Amino acid sequence: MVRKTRVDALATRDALLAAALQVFRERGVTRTRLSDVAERAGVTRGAIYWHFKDKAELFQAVCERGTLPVEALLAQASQNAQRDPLAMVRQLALMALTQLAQHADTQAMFDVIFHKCEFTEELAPVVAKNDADRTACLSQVQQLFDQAVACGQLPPTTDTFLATHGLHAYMVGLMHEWVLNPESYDLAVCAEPLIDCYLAGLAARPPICRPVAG
Amino acid sequence: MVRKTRVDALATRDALLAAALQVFRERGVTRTRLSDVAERAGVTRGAIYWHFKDKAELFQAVCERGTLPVEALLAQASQNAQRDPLAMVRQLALMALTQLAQHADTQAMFDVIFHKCEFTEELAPVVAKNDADRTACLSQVQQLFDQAVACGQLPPTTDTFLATHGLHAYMVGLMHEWVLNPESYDLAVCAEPLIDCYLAGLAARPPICRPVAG
DNA sequence: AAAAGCATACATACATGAATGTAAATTGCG
DNA sequence: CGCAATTTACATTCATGTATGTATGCTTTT
Repeated sequence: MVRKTRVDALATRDALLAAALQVFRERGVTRTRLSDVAERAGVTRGAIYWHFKDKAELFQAVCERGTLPVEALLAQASQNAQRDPLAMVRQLALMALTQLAQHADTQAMFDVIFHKCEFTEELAPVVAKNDADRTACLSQVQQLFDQAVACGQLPPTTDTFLATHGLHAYMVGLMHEWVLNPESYDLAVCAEPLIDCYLAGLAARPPICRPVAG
Repeated sequence: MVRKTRVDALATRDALLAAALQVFRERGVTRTRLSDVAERAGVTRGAIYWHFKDKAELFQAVCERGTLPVEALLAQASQNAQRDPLAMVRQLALMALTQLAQHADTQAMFDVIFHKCEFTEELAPVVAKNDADRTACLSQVQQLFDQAVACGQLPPTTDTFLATHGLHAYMVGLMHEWVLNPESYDLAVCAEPLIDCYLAGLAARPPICRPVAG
């Protein structure tokens, strides 16, 4: 089958992305042969090289398709957060976990990113983007925590930097481990108590990091 | 250089493990060529094939060398925990983080495991061992939490399963993210407040997972 | 105690297969 | 007709596993 219309070309691209996600998950990114991806998508390797420069670019495209929804959420957060910053943090965390719990593609993507991928030099652009996203996310959340302290929702002694990194680690760990065993517990149900537990810890005994040299 | 004594052979094996850890970290496990590892260790590929069946077995050996100390800690824990189970959990968590904060090799190992490795079929034995270790670890900790509930250290409504998985995720996330940026904060110093924050959350608002269908 | 025999601990050489990137050919749309 | 999209064919590179070589230490024998 050869080319049809411009729309069909986009469909091919999408099929390639979907196929890549699957094969990445099954074989790992590095051991994935582009011929497998092509075959799964019903085309040949040539089609991949037309749409993407190489495997790294394909992988990047796969990742970006998955991170878009989450970034959209974050963008909203920084604006509507005036009233109840802690609730906003809570909602963000819950939405992220819910998204993971409910969407098979999201699960596949995080499975690949967490367990089926090696972040080395050849994926430098992806790593750079990840870093940027993470930094942006962290600073957004820290701002919310700062506001929470200002509102009196958190103790004034709270180290919002640590609180942010702690929450982020918690989220990453929950996703990292849950995708290993989605059967182990119902994430959609447990997300709420899990998040509330951490937030309660923040309120009860916020992290305070004393300067290194006393 | 040819063979010397049995002790020297063990030294070669150790050199190979150390070299492998480095190269795995630099190039990722999959893209690591055994020739690189051999060269770094000052031997040839033949030496590797003598000591290990293939790359997977080499990787497994690298991992096992790193997980031994942690497992030893856990083994102790289940016995001495009668008096103050929560303190035991706290100590375990702190020791794990401290170990990571202070030992370059541990950092390298977790960097490899978290970010430089693809867990696919060819690493099945390693995955199986990881699963077994994690399950054992989780059940140990859950027992401690159960005891903590029995002691009145935690509310009787506490879902110790969720509490355990939450703590585990927290630990994994902290290590996963910190090795990405060891400079971002002093883990040795911050481990205590971070852990205490989560434990406070457990005491203040323990996770309770209601059954799926009311 | 010395020498012979054997297993160990590697090194070297080779054959094989496999994936990649590119270049050329092909086909359908505008 | 010319370009977009995709296929097919090709050359190259590269890591792997294995097979063989070899020298050293270890053991056993006398």
